[in-house]
Parts: sequence; structure tokens; C-alpha cells
Amino acid sequence: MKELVNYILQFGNLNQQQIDLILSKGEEREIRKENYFAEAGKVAAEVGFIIDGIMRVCYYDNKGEEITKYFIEENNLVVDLESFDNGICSSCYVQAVTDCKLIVFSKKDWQELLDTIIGWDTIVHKIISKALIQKVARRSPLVSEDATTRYLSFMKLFPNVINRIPLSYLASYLGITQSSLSRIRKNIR
Amino acid sequence: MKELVNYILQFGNLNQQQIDLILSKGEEREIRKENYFAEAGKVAAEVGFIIDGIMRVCYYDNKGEEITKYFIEENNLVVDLESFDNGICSSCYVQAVTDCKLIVFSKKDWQELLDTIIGWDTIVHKIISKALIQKVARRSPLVSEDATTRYLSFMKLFPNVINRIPLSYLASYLGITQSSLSRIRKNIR
DNA sequence: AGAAACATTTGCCAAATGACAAAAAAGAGA
DNA sequence: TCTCTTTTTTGTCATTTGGCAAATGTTTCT
Repeated sequence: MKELVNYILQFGNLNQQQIDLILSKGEEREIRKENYFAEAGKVAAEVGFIIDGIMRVCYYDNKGEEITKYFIEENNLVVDLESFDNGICSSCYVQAVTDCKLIVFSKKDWQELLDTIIGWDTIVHKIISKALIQKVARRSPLVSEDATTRYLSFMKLFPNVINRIPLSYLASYLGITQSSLSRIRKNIR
Repeated sequence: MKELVNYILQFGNLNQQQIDLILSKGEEREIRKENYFAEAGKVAAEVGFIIDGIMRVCYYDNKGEEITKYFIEENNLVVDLESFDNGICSSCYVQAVTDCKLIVFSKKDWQELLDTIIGWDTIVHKIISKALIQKVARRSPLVSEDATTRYLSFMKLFPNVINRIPLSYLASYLGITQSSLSRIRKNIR
């Protein structure tokens, strides 16, 4: 749980009692590679914090193609905010790309913490804004880059990930086909 | 200012006194087409609410190409959050695409309102999360769509905008060249 | 109106990427 | 180790998109 505490304290101060309260609500959970943390069609009812591993958020487009929207790495919250906040069905799956270890909060506990701990809401909002800003910042440039540039940017961002994930996940994230990606890899070597 | 009040009250309740206080800090400003609300290299020091008109956020990539990152329409806040929150230089320009009317808050006043009005911070966070989620939701699908689909999606989203903005802005937003976009238009007619 | 500046369309060809299928490589389980 | 299955690479060809330049259309200013 130390990782979570360190992470939280970057965004604001809490005393030991408050921290203990937060931790007391978190449940450790392991999710094996390829298993789901959340599924499309259901309402998100949990917030997760990834201690170890990589997850991805994906959906199916109107041609039935599976599209990876983004990857989430260790030390980040994972939750479909739109679904969680508004109680509407999620359109995305959240899947473990590698074996993962999470700390999970139920919506009820999460809400209770927000109501109880003064300043916790501010910290949560900072965390969430930062994550959302990061998502935009990562996803946005892809639109105007060519395939090779996209791949190189991804490599720079996730150098240690690239060989641990299936080609298909990465290709759909980059918006190119598997074969194109395979050729791009070849050309770079 | 009525637009602003209506907008705010969608996200939470405030009494008349609180609303008046907020409005008292807002300064109306007109920005002519092509003029800037904020510039790259400067620290964002204002939050704007667009009453009328369309703005865009853009930057220059490493080839010197101007890229439109997104458009912001009426009834939305406009601010480079990363710059505003962290006091770092912005990497983007915020420019009026059409003549615009805004309500503008200085950072100082904005901060004061956050400190003074109970519940205002929650409302602001909701507004900001929603806007950020929308940005991701709009920008993300572009990556995996072909040029024509991108154009059609944009048309659906901004049917009344498409003929009021230069082709070049839209092309760079969609991640394609002007000539391609021109051809796509032709094929659709 | 006329000139100049700017924006859009079009033509031509090259380069990048996709579609589909088969081969090769890697991984999983008996 | 030997299948069986899945993933990745490769080949071939079609399609999409880009680059560049010229032509056309539009706006702005005097």
C-alpha cells in the first residue's frame, strides 16, 4: 500500500489517521493477464489504483474491430469516470495486459471517504485532472503523426512495455494494422 | 451573463448572493476573429467562458506545421489547465476562430472565488472533468478512423461550424492535408 | 472596379498504408 | 519433445493519402 500513499501525498497533505482510513477501505486484488477489471455494458462501481502491471481500456467499433483507447501503467488510478460518476453504462472494457496488482475501492466506500475526509476531494480532483490531461496529451498528437512516428513516440513513452504486449493491442492503439506495425518494426531495426 | 449562470447551475446549486459574487468578478470581453485569448510561451492567467463564437487551441509541431488540437464552442470554459494550475508556460495558442464574446476571470479572482464560495470548487471540478472527458472522447476516435470518416464525424458534431472556419484549421484538426480534405468534400457532394 | 493577398480546388505522381492470404515463429499444453 | 494454437512476419496488390504546383475562386483594401 506504500505506493498508494506516496502517490496520494504528491497531491496534498493528509495526516496519518486520514491515510489509515483511506487504506482501510482499499482491498488488494490481483487480476491475471487478459482478465477484466471492468466491462462494457456495466456501470463502473469501483475505483482501482494499479500497484503493479499494465492495463488497457478498449472498446469495439462499429465494424467489430477491437480498439485500444489507452494503456494505464503502475501508479495510476483506473476508473471509467463517466460511468462511475453518472451511473451510466460503460462503453469500454478495462483489461489487464500483464498480471496486475490493484488496490480497489467500492463506490460506496469511495463516496464515504469523500464525505468524511476534509481535503480528500481536492486531492482526488487533482489526481483525476492530471490523468485526464495526460490522456489528451498522449492521444492527441497521434492524429497528426504518421505511423512510424506514432510507434517511436510510444516506444519513448513505454520503452519497457513494448515487448510485453501483443502487437494487436499496440496496433489498434496507434490506429494502424498489425501488418503495418510489423513492417515498421522491421524498418527500424 | 445569463448563459454563464445557467451553465453553472447545471453542475450544482448556488444561492443568488453567491452567483452575484461570481458574476461581479467576471469581465466581458470581445475577441475578434483570429485574435488570441492566450499564447504559447506565456503562463495562463485567465479563465474564459465563451458566450458566443468558436475558439480553437493550436500549436506548432516540430516541422513548424500549425496543428489545431481542438475547437471549443459556446458555453464552455476555455483555459489551459496545465499552465493555469501549475504556473508553467503554455505550449498552445488559444485563438478566436469567429468573433467571440467571453466572460473572463483573472487567476486572482478565480482563486478568491474558490476560497470564498463553499461548493464552488466542486462545481468547477465537475465542469472541468466533463470538459476533459469530452476532449478525450472527441479526439480519441480520430486515430483509428480514415479521413472521410473523420470528416463526417466532425460534420455531425459541428454541423453549423463547418462552413465558418478555414479549411486549414479543420484539416490540421483531422490530421490530414488541405488538399485531401478538399477532395473528400468533393466526393461527398 | 481593380489589384493584391489569401483560400480552395484540381492534376499528377510518389509514398504510405490497408486488405488478404500464406509462411514462419513463438508459445501452450499434453 | 511433439502437436496444436496463436501471434508475428512477409508477399502481393489495391487503395488512400501526401507533396507539389498550377489554376481557380474569394476576400480585402484602396
